[in-house]
Amino acid sequence: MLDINFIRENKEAVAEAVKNKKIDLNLDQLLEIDEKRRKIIVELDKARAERKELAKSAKGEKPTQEQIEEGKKIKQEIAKLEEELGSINDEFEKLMVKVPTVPSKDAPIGKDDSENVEIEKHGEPPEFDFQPKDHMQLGRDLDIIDFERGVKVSGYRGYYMKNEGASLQMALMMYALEKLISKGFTPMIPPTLVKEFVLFGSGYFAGRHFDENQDEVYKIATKDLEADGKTSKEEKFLIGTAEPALLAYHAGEVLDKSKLPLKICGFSPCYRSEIGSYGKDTKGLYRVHEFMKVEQVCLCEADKEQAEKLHMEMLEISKELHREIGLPYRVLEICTGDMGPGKYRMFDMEAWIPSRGDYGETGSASNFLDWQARRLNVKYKTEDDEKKFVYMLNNTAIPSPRFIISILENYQQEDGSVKVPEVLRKYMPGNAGVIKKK
RNA sequence: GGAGAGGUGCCUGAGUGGUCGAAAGGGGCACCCUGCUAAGGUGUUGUUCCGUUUAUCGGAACCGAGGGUUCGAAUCCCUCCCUCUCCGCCA
Repeated sequence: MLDINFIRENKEAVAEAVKNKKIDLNLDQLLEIDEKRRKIIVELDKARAERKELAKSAKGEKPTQEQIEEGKKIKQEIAKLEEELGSINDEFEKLMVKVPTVPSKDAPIGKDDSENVEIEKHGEPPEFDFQPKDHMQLGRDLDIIDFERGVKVSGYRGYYMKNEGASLQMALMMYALEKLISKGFTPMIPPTLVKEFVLFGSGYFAGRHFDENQDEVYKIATKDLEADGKTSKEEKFLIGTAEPALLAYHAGEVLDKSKLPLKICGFSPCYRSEIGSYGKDTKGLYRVHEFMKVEQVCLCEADKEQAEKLHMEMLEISKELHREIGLPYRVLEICTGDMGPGKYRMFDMEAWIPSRGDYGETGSASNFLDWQARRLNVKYKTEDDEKKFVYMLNNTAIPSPRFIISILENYQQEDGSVKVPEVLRKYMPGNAGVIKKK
């Protein structure tokens, strides 16, 4: 969400963002509706002032017949105007939530992911002098991932982690969490079952409300919802990442400037319905309905320079995690056409996955400026007592499945065993350095 | 799950149909007085939107959220959300 005044005053820049981000939005229509909206507000305020005046003149005594008649007339007019305003506000809102953040001048302009720019590459993909296995084979052979029973119990894309697989997953989470704590992040384990506004706030819904065509999100229905055919309880949703729950932590609050920037790292299970990706990455751990993740999030003052610095700082942490674990990686700068509407600038991390012969996404670092803070209404007070929306940023630290894929495949040995990256060993039972066949 | 109580400004808390954006106290801020500290006095103290302006003024909305009744609602009615107490159930 942007400020309508900003949109009015920076029409060209916003129009260009709409174009470069390929957003289906008619800006002129929005501005027209805005004008109508303001006209109605003026009329409505006037009518309400009249009502107030009349009510005041009646004071303690019984109102006269004329006053009642007059009041009824005003009442009707207010009702009419309120209805008009209501429907125009709906239209206004529908368009407003589509207005994108104007991307950074540094963000490459491009139509889709084919125009993302590789800006950094680190580490060499391993050369195997034997026939390497993919992570599914390794998982089965070492008895650390069970896909068949996962599907039996959970359905398509279900899986079990077991033995060192389970330990490795927890080790990754602990390692990421400790790393971030050492960098000054506050650890949190947020709720994963959240209200609608939480996901809207992060930008998950195109509108203010969940729409049935949503690709990613699980909606939770309770028994109460179906009683009498009317909704009696608020619906809940499962988060796809800790980000929305971490950002909504301060929703509706005015923060103390001295507390900024706020750096938070969250551990959470993540749920993704992946409805839009049937038939894509159907094998293995690459695309699953649930996994665990440690996420980084920052809230800072409305200052682009500071936000940019935090963005780079978080990206640097991601690189460090990849380097320390020993995964060859590359960093992509995401182009305007592949960037979400709310984003100012965005980078993807990708780790080398031998069985794909390619890099696969392991994280995403985004700067939203105040786009999310406006939706969540998170502000801070400046020195001169001015209230401003904070800037919000987020970045993955470690998602469990894709790191596990990359570790298993990159660290496999000729004898079928897998070495455990040095930094993870202290979190493995018995400091296990190798995962062997039982 | 059953029974009850309640959600008001930065905080405590009054307000059950009109004079209430809201008493009172506390806190904060400004000034005054008082020869330290302390105490006292006066004033001030929310958010959002719209218009005007460019920094002033005017108007509207907001007393958990949404809807309703009324000429008029913080106050009455309905639904929901949340908090607290007791009982039950589960861990």
